[in-house]
Amino acid sequence: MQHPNPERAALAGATPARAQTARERARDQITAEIVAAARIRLAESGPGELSLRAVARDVGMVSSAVYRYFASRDELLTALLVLAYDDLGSAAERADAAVADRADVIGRWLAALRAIRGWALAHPGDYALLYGSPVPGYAAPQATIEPAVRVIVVILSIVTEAHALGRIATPTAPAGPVTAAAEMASVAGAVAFVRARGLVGDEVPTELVIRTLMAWTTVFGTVSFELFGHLVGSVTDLDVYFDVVASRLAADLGFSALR
Amino acid sequence: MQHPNPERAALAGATPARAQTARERARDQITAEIVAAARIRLAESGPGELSLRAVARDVGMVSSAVYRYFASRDELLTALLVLAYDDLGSAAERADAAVADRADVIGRWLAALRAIRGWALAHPGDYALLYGSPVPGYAAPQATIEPAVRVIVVILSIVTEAHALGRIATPTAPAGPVTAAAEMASVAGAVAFVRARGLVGDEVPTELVIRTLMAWTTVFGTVSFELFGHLVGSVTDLDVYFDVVASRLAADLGFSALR
DNA sequence: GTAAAAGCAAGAGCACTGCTCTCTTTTGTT
DNA sequence: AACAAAAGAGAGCAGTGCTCTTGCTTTTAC
Repeated sequence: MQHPNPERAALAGATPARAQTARERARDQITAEIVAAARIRLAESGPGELSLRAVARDVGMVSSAVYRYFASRDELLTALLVLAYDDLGSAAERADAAVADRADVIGRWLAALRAIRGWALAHPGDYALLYGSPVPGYAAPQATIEPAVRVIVVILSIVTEAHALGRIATPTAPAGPVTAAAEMASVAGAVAFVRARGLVGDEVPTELVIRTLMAWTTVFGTVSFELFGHLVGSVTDLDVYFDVVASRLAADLGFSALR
Repeated sequence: MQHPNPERAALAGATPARAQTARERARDQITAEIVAAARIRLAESGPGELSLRAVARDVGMVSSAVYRYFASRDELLTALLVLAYDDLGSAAERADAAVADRADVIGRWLAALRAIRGWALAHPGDYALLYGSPVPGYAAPQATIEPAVRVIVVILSIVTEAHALGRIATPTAPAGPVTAAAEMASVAGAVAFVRARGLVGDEVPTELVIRTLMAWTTVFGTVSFELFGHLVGSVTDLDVYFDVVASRLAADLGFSALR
């Protein structure tokens, strides 16, 4: 007999058209319990160390019972992945939204980036799950890409809004080994993404998209280096260093200072 | 009984003063065999999946025998770590050295960065071991930091030599949320490293060190994003995109074009 | 030259893992 | 109340890292 595929409803919160039966409610509740227990365990160890049996013990089940809810350990990890992406995304969104002066794009930029780092430091296990080396055989399911995109949308929104507000001096592309046409083609996907999202500033230049993608990459790299211990000898004050990086990134994007 | 700590000699190549006995030679050879087998297994799966028992089977031993050579799985991984760091470092060094015109700093920059990415694509398992999420309990031993530094030294050398040659227009620090003094203090370790290494250009400005550190972070982030599949939707031509990133980084560092 | 010491390989075994079965119990629905 | 579907429990398989004991060989010491 095939195992059902139940965690969809519980995770996406997509209530089916029909009213839930009592059994469905119980199922969702236990599913949530399992995920919550897994999350706690993940907080204090990496994704590779997450033991399905240990999670089962935490919720007072035998390991085989968990397989009624998740067909495999990878499926449990996928559920945690979605949750973590959403958590990170909403943290960034909240930080951006908390800046009262919407025209203070540098302030919003700094707030969003600090929120990302703060979340990563507070949830290192989740961060490793999201951005650490993936399990070789593991391919992220379609359901994960939508929540994964939230944090990037926050960053992109700030940049595109700054552009629409005229608060960005779009940097020009430097002379390089690649033709301009090839450069544009290489990031066509990202540009199409911006357009499809209907973000403010439909005419956002390709160079700005490239710069934003690079900035996001640098943020990820900086946080990863800090979390994975690659900065121990070089950087003494990690808090300050992150702000330093964030301000350089803003400058490279062409943000014009407000004050 | 305590296990001896044998792999030191075999890995560091530090031949003791006394001539090697037959047993010592055999030990070094078998140690090398184990490492080689582990390396092959690592190439086609992540570090977390590397099974000590499997490599034992590969070399025709029983698993307990391997523990004569490596006290734990982590120690085996450390040996692989040192090897991989050295491999990556020498790849970058060779790429830099292969540029005939030593004053063509942009060409050297591009060559070194391309070599780093090329090595990562050719050895994804090793790359994940070096720069992927570490095992939570694992702290890198002292012996690993020297080889880890090689690839960074290549990058730093190009930048400092370019500075000494006057081929870099040091960018000025943008106004930011941090005082200049705090900025300098935060990267004091990295600056001290440059001075201690006796790299060309002892008076290399702090801002340049920050920029180089950031550039290295971006390179790492770009390669990681590519390898871990975080660019699938956004970037269509990864080869071109990497060159785009590399040229932007060179521009941000203030490299003045040669031609 | 022989005896003691140290090093090496093998095997059994422990506690753990992911996962698959079968069997029994619970539980919501009709 | 009766029934079927779902859920839980348990045993079991193949694998893991690691330890300990048992023989055997090589090196060292007397």
